[in-house]
Amino acid sequence: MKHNDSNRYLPKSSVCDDLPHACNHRLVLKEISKEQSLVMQLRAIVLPALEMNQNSELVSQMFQSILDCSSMVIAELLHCQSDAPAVDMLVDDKETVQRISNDVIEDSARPQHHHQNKRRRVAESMSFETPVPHYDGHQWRKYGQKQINGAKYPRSYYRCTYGKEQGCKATKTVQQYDPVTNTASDHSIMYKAIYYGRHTCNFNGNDSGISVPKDNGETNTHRNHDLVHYNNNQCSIVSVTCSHPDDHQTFLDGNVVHDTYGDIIPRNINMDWQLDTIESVQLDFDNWDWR
DNA sequence: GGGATTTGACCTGG
DNA sequence: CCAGGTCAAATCCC
Repeated sequence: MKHNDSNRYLPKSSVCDDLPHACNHRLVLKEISKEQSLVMQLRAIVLPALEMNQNSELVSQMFQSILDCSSMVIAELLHCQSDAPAVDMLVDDKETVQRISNDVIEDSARPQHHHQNKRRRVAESMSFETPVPHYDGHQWRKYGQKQINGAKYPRSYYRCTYGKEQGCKATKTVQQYDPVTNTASDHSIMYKAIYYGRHTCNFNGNDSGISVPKDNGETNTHRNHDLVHYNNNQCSIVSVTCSHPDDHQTFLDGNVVHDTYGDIIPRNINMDWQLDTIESVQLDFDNWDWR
């Protein structure tokens, strides 16, 4: 577990004890998610500004501690809600959403075929509805895309970027919801992200702790190198992504807002929707009870 | 040139 | 046999 330090921020008793109603859970989740987004925005502005300042490491750690703290609270709330009716953040579908079951067979005990299991066991998966499926604190490499029967949008297949070099077996699939089945109340574009397997990768390859865009960050047009902060074994997103009404995604990169096509969006234009639609992208899977 | 994505082919469980 | 998952060559992009 990588969050020992953050434990000191939380009371020993469950957060749920003081939150008897599901609606309170949702409200708290929403507010904490909002707080997380704001902290991440702030960090995205502050850290690049500090550059190599000697305090940058300390500031980075402080931001990380704050985010760890809220991640712990979110994880705790989600844990509490696993016994409760539908949660907005989790897909309410027993066929696909679930924590890893207790009777999971160890990898080593499984029959080894030339290829990996073609059929995944849904019991080992965990799925989320999210408007920002690509920003969950881990780096993923896409290895396939498939048109699924009856679905309007294709399903994309991702594996951990460090899968090969570190043997991390984590994978995920992302599929955009059909408009007719989209349960989002505001009809924003929603995706279903299903995670398989636990990350065993170790992020230690970055001395500065911050990956620097190849183009020096003026306009972050590279496709896969989102600004990510690595801190020992964990990483979390520094750049902030939010839904855009016309299908674009925008990034708050340093003090520049731009979309996926590299176009810089003037900050005095329509910033309201960007702040309104920002969702939490910090999913702390290390705090899930993977069994 | 290197790394990531795309996409058609292939494999396999149901 | 079909649908879903993966592979790997081709392509793209920095």
